[in-house]
Amino acid sequence: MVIWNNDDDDFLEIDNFQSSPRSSPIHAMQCRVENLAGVAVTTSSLSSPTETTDLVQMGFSDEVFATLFDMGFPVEMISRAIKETGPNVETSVIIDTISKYSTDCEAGSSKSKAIDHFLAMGFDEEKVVKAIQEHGEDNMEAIANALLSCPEAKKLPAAVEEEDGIDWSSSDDDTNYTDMLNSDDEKDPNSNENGSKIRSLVKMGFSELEASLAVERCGENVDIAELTDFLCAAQMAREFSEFYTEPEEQKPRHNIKKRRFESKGEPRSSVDDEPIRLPNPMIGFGVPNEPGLITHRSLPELARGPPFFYYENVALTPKGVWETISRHLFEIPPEFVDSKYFCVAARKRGYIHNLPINNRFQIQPPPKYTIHDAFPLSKRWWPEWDKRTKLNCILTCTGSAQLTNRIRVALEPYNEEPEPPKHVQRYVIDQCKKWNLVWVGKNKAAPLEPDEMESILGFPKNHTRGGGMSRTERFKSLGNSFQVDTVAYHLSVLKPIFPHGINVLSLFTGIGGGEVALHRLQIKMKLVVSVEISKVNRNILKDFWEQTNQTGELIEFSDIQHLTNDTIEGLMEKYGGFDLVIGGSPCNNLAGGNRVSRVGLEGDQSSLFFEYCRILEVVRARMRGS
DNA sequence: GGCATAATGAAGTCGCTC
DNA sequence: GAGCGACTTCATTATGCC
Repeated sequence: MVIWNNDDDDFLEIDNFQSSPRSSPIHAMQCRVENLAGVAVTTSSLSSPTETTDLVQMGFSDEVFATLFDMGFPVEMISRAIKETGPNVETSVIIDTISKYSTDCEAGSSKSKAIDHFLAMGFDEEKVVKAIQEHGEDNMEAIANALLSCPEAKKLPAAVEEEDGIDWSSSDDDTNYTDMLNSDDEKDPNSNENGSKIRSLVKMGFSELEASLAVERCGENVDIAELTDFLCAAQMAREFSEFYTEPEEQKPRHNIKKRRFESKGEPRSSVDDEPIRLPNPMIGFGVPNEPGLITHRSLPELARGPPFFYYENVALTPKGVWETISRHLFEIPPEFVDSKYFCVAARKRGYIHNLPINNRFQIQPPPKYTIHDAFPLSKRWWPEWDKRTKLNCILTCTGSAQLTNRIRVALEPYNEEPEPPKHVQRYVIDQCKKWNLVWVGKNKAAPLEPDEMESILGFPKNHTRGGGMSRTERFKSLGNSFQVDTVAYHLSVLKPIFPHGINVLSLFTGIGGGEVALHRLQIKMKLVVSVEISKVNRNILKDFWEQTNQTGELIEFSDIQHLTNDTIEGLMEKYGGFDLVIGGSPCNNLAGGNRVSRVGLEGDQSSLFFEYCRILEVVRARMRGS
């Protein structure tokens, strides 16, 4: 079997890896926990290897175990919950049980959740407490920024090697793992010797053969973290292979039915009878903190990489659009996901990709899920009769200051009464939902500010500020962008597959949602070829690239139609191909808000989807050597 | 000219009732 | 399953102000 490795001209063979219990996800988790011990976990008594082995013998799925671990639950709690619930229950039942433990622990612990969180990341307790006192326990992002800006923070391996001056936190569980791995042998000046690295890896639970091969493959100058990444990639690649070659009976939870297509000159689907329907709930193959996770699917033979590709567009299109998109993307059913499961605002989108779907993880810290958590200052002014806990989709237009005033005028006559009459409530609520207003004062419902939208969508603060962008343009660009946490969740599977970084072809880049997602995942971007028509958007990506001290190369094109097949081949010749082709083509002619030209994929802007297909096909052909 | 604001519905989904 | 109403939606364009 092979794993795609862009640092080599050829695929990297890893057939020699032994398939042993050591390579199971449970074992991998054991290794991770064992290496975290003493650094990340100071008070817990960790489960022993015997304990987890017992779980396997009980018949418990190691995938579920890995999933729970990746959700951030300690091994000790997972083991305890499994033993209590038994191995044959829904994952959600186990999560509920663990949640009870968490609640108990919180009640009895002198330390706050925030303190534990940042201590686990390896920060000094004194600094953590000070940062929490300064910024408040709820403001995790500000705390993370403060800690990362401390001179002491630079002593942290991740702060030196991974973090690059960005003014917002991009830590995650995996990062913690890397941090901790860097804490022992690799700090020893003598640790660059192969024997020492191999011993360390063996100590972590890998076989000597695996460790030797990893050192041999990765070279002598790589550190222990990269070697571990390599080994994890090998494990993942094995699962990846299974995912491709052993179709499971499990199907995506969305109710995918095929329909008959009548367009001339388009590839005809084999069993098209019914339209693609949107799933309810819209969680695709699963989202964090929700039951119903699916970790395997079967991809059509033609869809298998390289390269990986990731296509996005609005879920709510005119009828037949997603059938056409799917048909042009190798008959892969769309994964429909509403970003309300990742942040406070809805964002219903369809994603077609050929990525693995197991071992996804969420970037940390996760965004706030409810209005009150995301806008704590609004709680004081929020009327009881406004029952919203989530915001609607962030669009390209926003409400005006005059609208806020009209709402104030409508409410003021009823200041002395418990609440306004129902018809006034109805008017205000309708406007609030329509324009995504939040309460910022008495009788004062205002639209979101651009920086609030940036936060909700997972971008760094002030990402779209400056660069010659007006306020109106910021709204438009943000309304057209990815929700970073959602996309990062899907792309997270690439982290262990490409430990040395990836080459990215980014089409319809916009303000760089894909790039920000990869950066927050700490996946090195060796090369990004970006295509974006808007000059101000290109400037934003360029600024992001510079401000985050990216060491890779950024090449920007303005018009996708100028990216000819010869140009693509030339770039691939020079840089060795693309590992990921990512993009969401224009939705103007698909989006529900368009009252003028919602004409489907044949519209002036949305027809550029076919350019995505053209370019993807050129890359695929080249990567396959045909 | 640049920018903010307001006016412009329909398509599709979902939940409920019968 | 049909019918109905409620609800949501990566938007476009004209207008007025500075």
